[in-house]
Amino acid sequence: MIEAKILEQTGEALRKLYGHELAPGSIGLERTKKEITGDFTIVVFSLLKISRKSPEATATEIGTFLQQNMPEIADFNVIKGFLNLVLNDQFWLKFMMKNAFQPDFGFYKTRQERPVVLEYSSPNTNKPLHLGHIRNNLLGYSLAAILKANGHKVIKVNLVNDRGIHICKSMLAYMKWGNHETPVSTGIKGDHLIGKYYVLFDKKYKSEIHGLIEKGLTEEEAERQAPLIMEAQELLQKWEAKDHETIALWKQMNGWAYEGFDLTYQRLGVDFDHIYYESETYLLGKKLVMEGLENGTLTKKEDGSIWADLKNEGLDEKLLLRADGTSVYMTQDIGTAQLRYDDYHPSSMIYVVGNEQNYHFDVLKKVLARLGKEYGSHINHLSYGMVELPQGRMKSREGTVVDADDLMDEMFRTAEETTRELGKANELSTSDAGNLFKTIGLGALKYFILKVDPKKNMMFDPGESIDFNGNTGPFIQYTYARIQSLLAKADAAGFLWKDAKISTHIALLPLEKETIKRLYQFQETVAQAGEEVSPAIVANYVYDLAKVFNQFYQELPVLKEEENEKLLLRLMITYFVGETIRKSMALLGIQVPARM
RNA sequence: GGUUCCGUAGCUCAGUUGGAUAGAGCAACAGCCUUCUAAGCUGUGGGUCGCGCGUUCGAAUCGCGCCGGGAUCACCA
Repeated sequence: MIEAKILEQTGEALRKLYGHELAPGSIGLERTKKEITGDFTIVVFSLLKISRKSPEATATEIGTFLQQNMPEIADFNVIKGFLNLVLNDQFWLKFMMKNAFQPDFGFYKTRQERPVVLEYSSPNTNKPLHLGHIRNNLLGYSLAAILKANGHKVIKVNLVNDRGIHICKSMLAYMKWGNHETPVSTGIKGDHLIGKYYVLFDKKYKSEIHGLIEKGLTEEEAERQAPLIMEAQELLQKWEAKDHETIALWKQMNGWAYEGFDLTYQRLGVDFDHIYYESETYLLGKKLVMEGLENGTLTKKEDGSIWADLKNEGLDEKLLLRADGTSVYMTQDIGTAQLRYDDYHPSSMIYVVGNEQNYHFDVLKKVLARLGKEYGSHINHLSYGMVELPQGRMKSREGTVVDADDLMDEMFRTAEETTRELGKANELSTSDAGNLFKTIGLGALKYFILKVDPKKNMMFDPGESIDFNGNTGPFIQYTYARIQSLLAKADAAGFLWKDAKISTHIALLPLEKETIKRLYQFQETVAQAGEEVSPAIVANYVYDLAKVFNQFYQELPVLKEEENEKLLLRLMITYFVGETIRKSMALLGIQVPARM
């Protein structure tokens, strides 16, 4: 890349001009600001100690040296301490002709044999997916694509929370009040049916607590002694004891949940290489905990419960096994980590999990270290922010949960309405139109969520629909569709732009150059998104690319350009932009339509 | 209370890891379709980067202290 060469030559300049060696990393190189002439800028302030001259003189001397020693540099200018370098058009043209037709432009070769295990989604089988899960799923899917583009082998895994006290709650409610309903008999999607019983449990449980408090118990006592919660706990013990009827019901209800999840995943366009179930990992977790107890790294309390004492490491005590022998979330996560490590011997394990669980992962890593598991230090928690509503976070009790299936339905509907209003669905067959609405609706939703820095909380207002204009998915998709239309017309007109040999000596107009520069930045965007594990970087990039191309498209004729070489050049730029949009959007898990 | 994250235009978000006059979109207003798709393009207005000190050639960015908000500190997951 040209940046490395500039830095190297700048180091050379410092050596020749001032007799000083400097590590290349300590020179500040950045892109030149939009309003100023130039492509790259060296900030010379930090070099003044070496040159012992004014900023202007230093910048001018280095600029002169670079211009003499680098054929790519056509010119330079100095403003205060900023050395702005202008690359010649030949450099940009060569770059484009070399890469425009390379399918893997911007992607990196395999660099690590051991895979990365990436966990995302991780639903509970007691309720359907909601907006929070959507953010999780989109982040996970996109990150997998970005890591692959960076040359990593990625194993996408899902960890299903299919056991535990919460599952027993919906099972118990179903046993008591279910009347043998099924998804078929009710016409309710399986995961939603189970969610109904989870909510019902909560409602009945609350009213029991309320009754007990009126009888004079404290809230804490009431919560612990309510008959329903005690029954749920008994059910959990029966489950861990593999009681036949309990297991049968559990299998049946989980099956319903899986059918529902599969449908939602399919609509959302996410997938997994391996699905782990807590019910398959918690026993291994228990075993590891017992080993820890034997070798003295864990402690047992009088009631028989087992704990990790992490007070010396700045954390608290953490329960790992209850007195009745049943396991908790942490127990199974220990087992899951071990199983995953045994299965894949990964170079690292990434968990896409909300930032509300930061503490959990601190504890997990410390407990694994306690147990002597070195892979614990390669656990990477991608901690993402919550999706907030105008009234705060989603609460199932207050009915403010935004359901994943409902939201997608709404997006498809809005996409259809908007498309029909614009009269763009008229010439399409019914099935093509249906696919287009899905592509656009999902594109809007996915881009809306992924353009925000994963680490930050984000706001979603269900009251106002997601935009289709401006900095949105459909804007980028539309840009792509226009490009395809233009290219189809070029082919129909018989322009042989794909094999065209264009002179590298023609002069570029500002908008032509700006567009090629954006394409050049795709490589570093992919790398940066991988380093920072952030799809938002790709999203912001592809928006900028589309925006600049739209200016290009608006201001410059392509097919109507009179000079043949210019016409071919512009077609080539157009194609390259289309491909880069498509690839960027694919990194986000967003499809692009050939027309819209 | 301890730990931790956050605070940028009316709203939603960027800001290249300390650089030049802080940027987009939405919303508002004014223009551009007999010419490659107007889900587009152009322009106008809109800012004490929460507040205050400090570090230095230079701070939205780093440090300290306040103010405000979120998360977490479960025998829930």
